[in-house]
Order: sequence, then structure tokens, then C-alpha cells
Amino acid sequence: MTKPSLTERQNTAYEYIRSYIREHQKPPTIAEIGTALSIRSTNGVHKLVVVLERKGYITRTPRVSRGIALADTDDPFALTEAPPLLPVIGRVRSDQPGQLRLRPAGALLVDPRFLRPAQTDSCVITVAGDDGMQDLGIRKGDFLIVEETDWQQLLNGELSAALIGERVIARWFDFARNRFHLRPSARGYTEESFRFDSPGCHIIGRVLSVMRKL
Amino acid sequence: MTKPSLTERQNTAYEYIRSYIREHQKPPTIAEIGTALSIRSTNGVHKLVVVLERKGYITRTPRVSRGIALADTDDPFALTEAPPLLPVIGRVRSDQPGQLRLRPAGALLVDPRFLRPAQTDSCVITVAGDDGMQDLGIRKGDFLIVEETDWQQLLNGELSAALIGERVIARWFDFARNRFHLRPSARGYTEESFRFDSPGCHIIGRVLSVMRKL
DNA sequence: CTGGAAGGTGAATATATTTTCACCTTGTTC
DNA sequence: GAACAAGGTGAAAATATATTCACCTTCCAG
Repeated sequence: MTKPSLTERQNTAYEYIRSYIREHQKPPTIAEIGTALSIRSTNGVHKLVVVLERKGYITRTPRVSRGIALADTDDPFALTEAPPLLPVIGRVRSDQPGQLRLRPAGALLVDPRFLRPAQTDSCVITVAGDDGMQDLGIRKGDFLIVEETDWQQLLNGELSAALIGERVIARWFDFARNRFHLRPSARGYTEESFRFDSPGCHIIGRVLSVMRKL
Repeated sequence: MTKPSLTERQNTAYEYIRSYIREHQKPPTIAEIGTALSIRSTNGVHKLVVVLERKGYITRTPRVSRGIALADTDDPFALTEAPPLLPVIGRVRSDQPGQLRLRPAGALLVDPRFLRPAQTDSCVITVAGDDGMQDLGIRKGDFLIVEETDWQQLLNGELSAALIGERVIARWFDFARNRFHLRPSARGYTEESFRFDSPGCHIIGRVLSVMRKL
């Protein structure tokens, strides 16, 4: 499964091809690669791409112009689709959950794989409001990628994001006897519970990923 | 702002171009469009695409093969710059730091703000190999966005990513008396130190961000 | 030291691809 | 009916692009 490693030169060519495709929405010609890498003879480039193909980094269609394609099947290379740009939830009160997406504090680009298996449209980003899940590696200020769902669709034991007052917290979710039980993992935090229809608590959804800028 | 409407034939051509790009990751040639629409003369196709360009649905680069691109400016996600796509470092040994970028295990799309203040070109992604920085919220398996730098440019006390053997770890960096001191934050891990030129330890750079798929 | 791999140069050759020219057909408009 | 746009046919011309050949250089392992 692991591909043979590339030489420095081969890697330069490979990265150029990648960036070219991203920028131009189509693969480069042999000559264009040559210009970029200062190779005067198309044959020099030809040899490089032949190796890249043999090593499994690209595929080629014989004799067709711009016949290079990236081999990375699961490359985030969905250039046919716009990359996911998720709204970062701003200040919202738990008794007005409808406001969630209406006043975004911004938006962040996210690799689609951090969303899976959810769909782009159902995801939002929130900011963790406390250290209650510190043991899980989630800290106050972290960005949480959350799949918006009804609380009915959450399974007991899943990691949820909840809006309590004006604060978003990550907690283990448990539902029993008409109440949410939000269980922290860190010492110094205690479990909180709310009636399922309490205006003080709105379950936003399921936490899929965490991102942090240091 | 609204584009002139298309005739039925023009629309067929336009939709074919769109679907071709989606499927092949590159634009079709004139002849390919002709085959798809049962037009025997490339000139017939040529006239269609000229009109599509004049009406603003596509753009073309004269005389270049597959020189058609979709004009889609009304894409709400249109980005002026291609978003950073960073290589994920694969298995590399610390005594061969030159191999770092040569065997990418893949690539991830990252919001440019998670890179700042570094430049895209100087950043790579590594996978944390242990829990030695658990207290900082970094756990084994986390993706670390690392600005590649010489160890000379790291300040004492900065968070660094180091390649020890074949494992990448995050540690507080300290340099004193010709040795790196790599200080963990978690109980159960001990400080390690290496001579600055030890083949057993290569400093990759400065950790800027952390991402985790749960 | 020798042979092979990686990477090149330059030039020739073979296709692929776009562009252009002359002319045709069908429907619409005035 | 004349004038015109949209859409075609076929062939030729002009480029763009990929492939191949002969030969060169550097580096490295046996």
C-alpha cells in the first residue's frame, strides 16, 4: 500500500503538478512542467512523469494532451466541488437556537474528511467554552466541528456539543427519564442535567472533530 | 449580472463540459465534445464554444489544448486563492530528514488561518506519536500542523515537533550546552535530550495547530 | 573502476488539438 | 422573398503536445 518514495526532483515535479491542477483546474503539459522546473528538454520531464506513474503517484493517458491525473484516489481533490467552508457559530442564547446560523462569527475551511460521515450542509463550527473535556484533549477555545442533529438522534455515550446559556460545551451525552445528562471527563467539573425541553440547554449535535490554533 | 440565456444546443454543450470536468478532472477537447453531441465537424463545436464564451459561461485560452474553463463566478465559495493543501508526512527515519516530504502519506486541506504566521510552503502535517503533551490537549494520532524550521530558529520554550526514530512527538523545546532538551507535559513521560547533531533526533519545526478526527 | 540509476540536452517524429475557410440547411423576422 | 442567426459538413492549415532516439553528466554501490 505504501508507495515507493520519491527523489527530491520527482517530488518537486509531483508537487508542481498538484499545485498546477489546483490553480488551473486542469493538468499541466509536459512542456509547462519543464518550464516550471527549468528543464529545457521535454524528454527530461517525460522521464520524470514516467517514473511518477510507475511509482503510483499519477496516472497517464497515452498520447492525450494533459493526460496526467493524480493517482491519490482519496485525495481531498474535490476540485469539482467547492471545499467545505463551515460557519463559526457566534454568540447565541440557548433559548433561541434558531439563531445559530444567523449570525456567524466567521467561517473556516475544513478538509472534507474531518466531516465524515456527515454532509457539509449539516455541519457547523463552535468554540469550546470550558475545559470539561480536557481528558479527551478538548480545551477551552478549541474549534469543534459539529454535525447539527436533533437530540433524538444522538445515542447515549456519544460526544455532543450543547449550548448552555450562551456557552457551548462538549460533553458525553446521555438521555434518561426525559432528561439530558451531560457528563464531563475532567476533574473539577460535575455532571449537569436538563429536562429535554429546558430553555437553558440546547443540544447542537455531535462533535466530529477538533481543531486548535496554538 | 445575469447572463444571456442559452439555446437548447448551447446548454447541452455547457452541461456536457461541466460533467466532463467533474468526471475527468480536466476539460474536454473540442473533438470530445463533438463526439458526445454527435457533431462530426470540429468547426460545429468550435462555434458553440465561442458563443458560450461570448455569453460568459466559459472562458478559453487561445490555442491551448483543453483550454476551456468554467466561468462560474457566482459561486459563493469562490476563493481568490487556492486553499492550502499540506502534505501529511509518512513514515520517515530521523536519520533521513531529507525524506520528510518525499513520501507523502496524503494531503489535507487547511484553513490558512491555522498556518499563520507561517507560509503555506513551509508547513507540513505530522501525526503525533504519543501522549507526552496530553496536558496541552495533544493526543497520540492528532494531526499537527508544523512550520518546518531549522532548530536554530526555535526559541527555548516553544512547542516543537521532533522526529525520534520513526516517531513524531510534540515537546517543549530547550537548547542548552549543545543539546536539545525535549520536555513533555504529561506525567509518565520523561524529558529526553539529544546532542544537536544526533541522528536519533531531527527537529522538524514549530507546532502551529492541532487537528483531530474523533 | 565499472556499471547502473537519475536526470539532462537537443532534435526529430508522430499525434492531438485548435483554428480557419468555403459552403450548406433550417427557421425566424421584417 | 431578403436578411440573418444558429448550427452543420468537410477539409486544410497552424499549433500544441507527447513520444522517441542518441548521447551526456553525476552520483553511488559493488
